[in-house]
Order: sequence, then C-alpha cells, then structure tokens
Amino acid sequence: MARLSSAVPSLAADEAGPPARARILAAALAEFAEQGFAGARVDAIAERAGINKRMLYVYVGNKEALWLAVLEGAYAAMRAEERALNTLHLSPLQGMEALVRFNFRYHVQHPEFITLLNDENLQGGRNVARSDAVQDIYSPLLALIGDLLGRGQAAGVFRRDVDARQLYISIAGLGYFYCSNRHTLSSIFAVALDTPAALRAREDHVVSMVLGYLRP
Amino acid sequence: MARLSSAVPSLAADEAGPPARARILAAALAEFAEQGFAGARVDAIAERAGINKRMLYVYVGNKEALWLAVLEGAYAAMRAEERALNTLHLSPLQGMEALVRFNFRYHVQHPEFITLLNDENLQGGRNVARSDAVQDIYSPLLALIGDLLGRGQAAGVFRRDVDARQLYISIAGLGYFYCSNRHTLSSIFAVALDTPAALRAREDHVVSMVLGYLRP
Amino acid sequence: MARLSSAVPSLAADEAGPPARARILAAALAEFAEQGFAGARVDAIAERAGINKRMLYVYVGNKEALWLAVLEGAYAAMRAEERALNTLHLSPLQGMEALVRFNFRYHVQHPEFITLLNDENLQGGRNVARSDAVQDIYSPLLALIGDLLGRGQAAGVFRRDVDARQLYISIAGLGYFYCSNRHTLSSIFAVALDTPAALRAREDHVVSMVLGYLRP
Amino acid sequence: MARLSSAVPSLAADEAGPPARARILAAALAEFAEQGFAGARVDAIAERAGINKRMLYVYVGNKEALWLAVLEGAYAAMRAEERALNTLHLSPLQGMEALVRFNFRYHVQHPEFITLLNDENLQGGRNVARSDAVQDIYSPLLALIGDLLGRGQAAGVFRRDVDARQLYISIAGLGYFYCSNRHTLSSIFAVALDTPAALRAREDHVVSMVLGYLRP
DNA sequence: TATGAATGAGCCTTCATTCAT
DNA sequence: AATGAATGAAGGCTCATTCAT
Repeated sequence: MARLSSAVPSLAADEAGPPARARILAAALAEFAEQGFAGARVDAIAERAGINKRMLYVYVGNKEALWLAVLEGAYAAMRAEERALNTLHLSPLQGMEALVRFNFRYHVQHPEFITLLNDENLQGGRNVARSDAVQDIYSPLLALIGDLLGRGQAAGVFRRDVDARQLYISIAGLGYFYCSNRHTLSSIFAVALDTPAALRAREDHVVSMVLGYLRP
Repeated sequence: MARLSSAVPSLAADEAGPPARARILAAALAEFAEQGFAGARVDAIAERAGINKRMLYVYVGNKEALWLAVLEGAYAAMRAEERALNTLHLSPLQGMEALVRFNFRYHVQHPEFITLLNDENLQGGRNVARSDAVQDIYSPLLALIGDLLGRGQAAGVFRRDVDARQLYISIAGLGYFYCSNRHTLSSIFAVALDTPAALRAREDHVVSMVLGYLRP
Repeated sequence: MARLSSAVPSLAADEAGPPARARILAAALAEFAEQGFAGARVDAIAERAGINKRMLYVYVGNKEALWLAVLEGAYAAMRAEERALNTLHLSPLQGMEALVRFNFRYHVQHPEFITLLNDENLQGGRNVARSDAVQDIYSPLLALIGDLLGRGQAAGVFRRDVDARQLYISIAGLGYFYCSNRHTLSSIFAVALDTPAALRAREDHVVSMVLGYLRP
Repeated sequence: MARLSSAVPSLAADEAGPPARARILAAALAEFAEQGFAGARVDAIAERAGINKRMLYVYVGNKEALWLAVLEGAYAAMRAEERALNTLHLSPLQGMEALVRFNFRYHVQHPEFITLLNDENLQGGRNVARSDAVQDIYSPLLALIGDLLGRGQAAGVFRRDVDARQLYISIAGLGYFYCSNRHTLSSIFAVALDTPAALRAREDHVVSMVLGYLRP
C-alpha cells in the first residue's frame, strides 16, 4: 500500500506512539465509523488524533481522501486477517465451519467495518470504484471457499450445484445483517443481540444454516 | 397511520397531487435514502416537495422528527406489504419459497428502506427505540414463518431444530446484504449485480439456501 | 383613546370575555413585558390572546403598532390611577407622603410598566415621540407635587429651593430603580428584594428620603 | 479581567488596534447597548469588530456567552472606576457629595451600562446569577458610604437612622432613572435632558437631595 | 369576522478548508 | 514538521407578514 510520496513528512515516530499518519487514520476510522462520512467532523478527527487540523491536510489531503484511505485500510486489514486463515489442512466440513465462524466473528469484532461499507454504498460505492488498492484485491476467502467446495464435492459431503461467489455473499450476509442491524432488530424484537450467549447462538445458527444447505 | 394532529393543515387535496404532508414525507424519504440523515439537506427536501421550507417545520417539526416520520412510514409500508402476503393456503415448501422470494424482492424494490435502516443503525437505533409506532409492530413474516415451520415439521418436510427468529434474520440477511452492498460487491467482483439475470440468480440461490437448510 | 376606525371589527363581545382588541392588547402587554420588543413573538401574542394571528394585523396593524398601542395603554392606565389619587384635602406633609407611597406601590405592582419604558428608551423613545396620545398627557402627579410644594412652602414645612419636575423624577427614580433592577441587585447583595418586609422597608426609606430632603 | 484560556488565540497585537477578543467584546458591548440582547445581531457584532463571524464563536462561544462576557466586563469597568474614587481623606459632607457626583456622572457617561442592566433584568438576571465574576464583587461604593456615614454621624453632621444599602440604592436610582428614561421623559416634558446645563442641574439636585436628607 | 396555509428574508451556528508564520 | 488564526459558504431553524377562502 505504499501510498506515501516523498513530499510527506517521514514516518519516524518523533515523540510518542505511532507516527502521525497512522494516528490520523485511526482517528478518522473511529470518527467515520461512529458518524458516517457526512456526519463526521474533520475537527473531531484532528482532535482524536491529537494533531493540528492543518496536518491532516498535509498528510492525507482532504475529507474525501481521508475516507478513501480509511476504507482502503479497513479492506486491507480484513484481507490480512482472511489471509491468515488457513483451512487447507482441514477436512471440507471442518474447514467450512471454521471459515463461517471466522467470518461471523470478524463482523462482530469489527462493527466499524460494517459502518464504513454501509456508508460507502450509500455513496454509490464511488470511492471503492476509484480505488486501485481495493479494486483488484480479491477476497482470499473466495479462494478458500472454492477449494473447500471442490474437495467436499469430491468427497461427496457437499452438494454439487453451488456457486462459490453466491455462497460467499450468503456467508457474509448471514453475519453482516445481524451485526449491521443489531440496534433496530434489538428494538423490534425486544431482545439483546450482543450478549455472549446471543452471539454464540447466532454463530451456531449460521454454521448450521450453511452446512445444512451444503448437504448433498 | 393516522398521524395527523388537528394542529396541522388539513389534507384536502386542493390543487394538484397529494397533500402537503404526504409530499414532504415522500421528498424526505427520497433525500434521506440518497444522502443519509447527516448528508440530507432540509432545503433539498423542501425543494423536492415543492413547498416553502418553513412549512416543513409547521407540518413535521424538524429534521429529526422528519427522519422519524419517514422511518415509521417505511416500516409501516413494509409491514403492509408483508401483511398482504398469504401463505396459509400453500404447502409448507411452497409457502416458504414464496415467503423467501417476497422478502428478497422487497429488498430489491425498496433500496431506500435499506438505506434508512443502515443510517438508523448508524445512529444506534435511537429513533426506532423511541418510536411507539415502530416498536410494537411485530413483523407479520415472523408469524408466517412460525406457521410454515410448524406445518412443515409436522409433515416431515422440514428439519426440527429451527429457531423462527434466527431463520427470519437469515432470510432477511441473505437478501439485505446483497442489496445493501451491491455497489462495493459489484466493484470488487467486477460484476453487475442488478441485472435481471443476476437478480434472478441471486433469488434462486437464496431460495435453495433456505430450503436446502430446512431439509430434514 | 378612540382610535378605532369604522373599518375595524366592532367591539361587540361575541362569545366570551373581553372583545378581541382588548384581548390582543392584554396579550401583547404580557408578552412585551416579559420579552421586550425584539424578544416578543407575534405568534406568542396571538396564542396568548386566543385569536388567529391574522386578526392581529386586522385589529392593530403590525408589531410596531402593537407596541405603540400597548405603550399608550400603559401610560393611560398609570395616568388614570394617578388621577384617582387626591391629596388636595391633605396637609402638605401627609399629602406628599401619600403621593410618594402611591408612586412606589405603582412601580411594585406594575413591573410590566417598567419593562415597557426600559425597552421604549432602548429604542430611543421614538414611539413615545410619535404618539399623540402619550405626548400631551402631562403627569397629574406633577400638578399635585406643585400644589403640595406651594402649600408646604407657604406653611413653612417645606424648603424653598425645590424644582417640582426634578422632585418628580427623583420620587419616581427612587422606586423605579429598586424595581427595575431588582434581579441584579438581589444577586449582587444576595438579598431578596421582593418580600413584603423588604418592600415595606424600601417604601419607608423612600418616604423619609423625600420628606427628609424637603425639610426647610 | 484575565479571562483568556490557553485554547484561545494569543493576544499578540500583530497588525493594528487591540487584539481580537477585546475588539469583539467592544463591538458586542456597542451592539448590545444599542439593541438589547434579543435585538442585537451577531453579524453586526462581527462586522463592528472587523472580524470574520466564525472567529466570534472561537473566541467567546455564542451569543449568550458573549452577553455574559460583556456584562461582566461592564461590571468590572464600573467597579474599577469606583475603586479609584477615594473619599477617605475628605470630610463626610465633601466625601458624600463627591461620591454622589461621581455616581451620577458615571451613569451619564456610560449609557451602555444602563442598557445592559435593563436587559439583564428583563431576562430575570439569570446571567448575573450564574456569573462567578459578578456575583461576589461587592460595590466599593457601599463601603465608602458606610465609612462616610459613620464619620458623619460621629461628627454630628449626618442623621442617625440611615441604612447604607438603601442609601446606595437611592443614590444610584436618582441618577439611573434620569439617564435610563431620558428619552421618554424628554418627550413627555418636552425638554432636552442631555444638555450640559440640564445635566448640571440634575446633578446638583441629586446632591442636594441626598445631603438634604442626611441632615440630622 | 375569522382562519389555515404560505412565504422570503434573516437568524445563530457550524462546516471544510486555507493562510501566515 | 507544525501551528494558531482566519474565512466564505452553507446548514437548520424562525421571524413578521400576507394570501386565499
């Protein structure tokens, strides 16, 4: 992601903590996740980052560039974690379960990722569309799914008429919706959705949903 | 949805089109759906509605009240359509398929509903939590699901360990995510997701996912 | 004060309470006294009066005309009460004391009069200057003071070098300031100024101040 | 008046005139004095101060904070002048006369102070009540009056039954009312009240009123 | 005589951004 | 590499007033 031009202040941690640009991005991520793009305040980001507002423009450019950088960072972080997931040594069933659980937990642990995606889609996905960094990074999970599907079908434990990409979207959607809409769902059903018990129940349901569907 | 207090101008459609309050709500729905709450402009809403900005405050109150009214309206509209769906005369399998297809299509045809929910959840669901109108309206679909599950299980065509609410969330999520994130997904996969063919493929996938899972 | 042209709705009390114009003026008096001219709201006046806002413009004209009418009414009311005060049959000393006490109590009982005058002076007194009704109504008190001074000096109980108008302004000022600035004085001195005891003490002080000064 | 927090732009007078905050307060004082709180316009204050309107909110906060700051400044300025008045070396009679003349002239020369107080009282004195700066600053004049009264009574030149606070209020009121209501009084009496001659006459009257009253 | 509906200008406040050092 | 000061444009909301009936 070498995005830093030489005209930009070096990354040498000068006084304390991470370098300025990283602090800015972290602050922006937090602010954007809480308020959305339109609701986020540049002043708030600068304050969160503990820097002068002016530096924000030096390091990143403007609010929109900030959004793009944060979005790319969020995607990159997710892809990085996905890449760390290795199911190649697991049986198709065990591998698929691991993958589903991983995906669900990622959503639970990264609500800011969900918020960002929602807001980006609200904007018509125009930033993602313009981003070189995001566009050509294929989700590693998709490859894993393909591998697991192939092995499972060969072993006769998975049904045959399964589209990998559709399955990927389904796995993601089963967790995403639960997390994204947890506040409204919680209000309407008058149930807490973010207790450990509730999260475990949902995770198990998603697993049995996917595996149940995949039965031959 | 009789929301009109007597302190508000009458609804007598005098000259053209729907009465003022309805026009305002329609305009607000469009603006909010496109821009989100923070991004929406009251001026833009007034202009869309073809009324003086001042009237907006007479008829509804303020931006937040406008949001709440729009949100309640969106929920009410969905519930109304849901109520029109009748699967009681269908077999469990056919009924469940109909229900899934209905839900998927609703998401496709009402992207504004998705946007509203996303933004409401961004705000922590505080408006829904405060709304009398929304809070106690249970989704009719949930009742239908319960009925279908019961009949299907009795007939031996559905598995037994199924939680109706989890299933409802899953059915919704399978369509919601696809629609909500269509722009980013489309960018990343470099595929159009809103062509008739793609939509049909997705709908079929969701159906077979749900029914596949429900097999005993 | 017959200011009503024939083009204006008759004063016939139609349904209940005083006729509309009187209700409007009473409401305006209350609102202006509480908020001042700039702070007063025409809507609030209409609501207080229990009439449609439009009528306010029919009966009086506009906010400024309303102010003038209220101001004239306040002056007229004061003058009417002043006229009722008769000290001609009292001794100079008793008469002067009665006059001073009357004036003090009027201020206490009519805080709205004070507020109106303050605001009118804030505006440079331009309404009073334009008002036929106010301008030529001389304060009856001034005449009484002249009479009392003359009799008292003749009787040798009052000093001789007294200007009636200056004395009038002093008598008024001694009560006015206490009432007008009661909130700030009360804060600064940390004492309640509007208790019956405090008011009595002040009234007595003013009396002894005036009579003490008038001693030969 | 060291009211500047470190979060506020420095006072280094860079180009011309007093620093920004002082200019803002001066402009606000002028505007508030002319229009009252409700009638004052933030835009007008900014323009008078020769600054961008936005800075006003950076330096002071908002309209209400501006009012409070101006009010505190006005009190502080008056107290400062009062403190400079020294009557300890004067005889009771001379000292009392000096004090009365000083107070009268202060009102004449600071009509904005009167306007501020009137408007603050219109608001129920809520800002003064909240202000730490104003609340505990006792008027130095009151102490002087106490001293003069004591010495004068000991010397037998002042009457004995005098309440210092009542006398203070009276002295203030005798000048305040004349100044505060000069426009309406001038209209009603058809006399100019702000000519040097008229002011001198009034001042003399107030002096003889107070000293006349204080005779044993 | 009375009313509900409408309006344009203006108010206080805040925004993202840039200047000057 | 960094900062305090500044700015024009706009944002939500409210005002006094008038229209149409």
